[in-house]
Amino acid sequence: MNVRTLCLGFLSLREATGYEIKKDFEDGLFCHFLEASYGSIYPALNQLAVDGLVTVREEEQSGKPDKKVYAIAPAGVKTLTKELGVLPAQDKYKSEFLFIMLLQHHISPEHRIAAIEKQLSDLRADLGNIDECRRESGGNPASDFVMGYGEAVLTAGVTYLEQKLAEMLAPHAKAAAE
Amino acid sequence: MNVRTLCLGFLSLREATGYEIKKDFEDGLFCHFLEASYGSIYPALNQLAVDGLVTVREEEQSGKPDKKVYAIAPAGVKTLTKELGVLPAQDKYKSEFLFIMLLQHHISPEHRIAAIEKQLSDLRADLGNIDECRRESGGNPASDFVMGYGEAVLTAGVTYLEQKLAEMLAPHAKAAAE
DNA sequence: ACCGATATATATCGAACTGGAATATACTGG
DNA sequence: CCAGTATATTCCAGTTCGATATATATCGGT
Repeated sequence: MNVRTLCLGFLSLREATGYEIKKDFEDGLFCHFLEASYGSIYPALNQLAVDGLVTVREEEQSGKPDKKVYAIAPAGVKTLTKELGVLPAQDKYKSEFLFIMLLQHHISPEHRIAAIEKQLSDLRADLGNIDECRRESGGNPASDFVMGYGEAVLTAGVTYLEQKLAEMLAPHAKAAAE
Repeated sequence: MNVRTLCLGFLSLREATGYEIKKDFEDGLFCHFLEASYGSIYPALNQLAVDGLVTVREEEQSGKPDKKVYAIAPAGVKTLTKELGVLPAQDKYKSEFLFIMLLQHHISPEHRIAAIEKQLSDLRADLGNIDECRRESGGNPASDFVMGYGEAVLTAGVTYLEQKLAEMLAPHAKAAAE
């Protein structure tokens, strides 16, 4: 699934500029499971417009640069429906954190702790984003499902790391607690 | 972090061919958090050899093609240690499954169920791989940590989906169970 | 016995994507 | 008043993906 389809899917929820799509991939509903750079989003939107799958409306703004608002066209809905009709490819997950932790004998104990704390703060930031989305948007079943999945998975990561961190910081307390 | 560093990290655990590295990224300890294609692994190994960070040993094999066994060199350990010394970048997670589920009004209920079942089987396959790794390799703290993290996160996904699937297949039982 | 599929092993290449720099303007906080 | 952040788009070099090509052995099915 390429960036063109991702943009088309986004635009099926609401019209937006390339900038807004990118922002939502970082902060919004999509933040925990999608990523795309400006370098792929803008060319994708151009192509979609050329192919007639989206419409463009240029808006002048006083102060800010002009913006191009993209909206999905009927042909775009048809194409999107077809592309959603296949089974999803397997999730792709890349974690430098786990790579570093697997090779932890190369680094100092302090760096290990720092890496875990960074990972925890990243996970909590994503959870915070989901929380905010939940408060802002009145829940529909689809976004509830996706946010619920994100919360379940991210919370599991946080819980695991908090426990491991506690063990590392107070190793002697471990036996006593059991 | 690029594929060159990933290969270097892998080779710091044991010597291997490009083919074996790729396989381990699919089946082994790395399966749930790393990915790289042949098209990036082989050029990366060549470059590492040119730079003197790994050594190559060509082995003739009767029947099978010759293979090039790569092993990390002292300069490679030094480079790797330096590259592991920075805080890890944020995890990257891309999920077509969640994308489809967010746009589920475009697809049929049957397809929704099929997508969830595929996701479940993918998650279970990864859990199975971790399980196998655990049985094969005598646990050291680093790989235990990484496998434990994977299990925690993947299991959370499975549990969530199993519950949602049960609700979808027997919606009337939901109220009764509460 | 034979055929197709799978496994071992590497190389190559176009297409896609990333990540950062460049450009321009306005607002906000210290 | 200045640095930083936010809005908004474009471009490009470098990296990576995904598919194809090549070669051979083995294993299961018919």
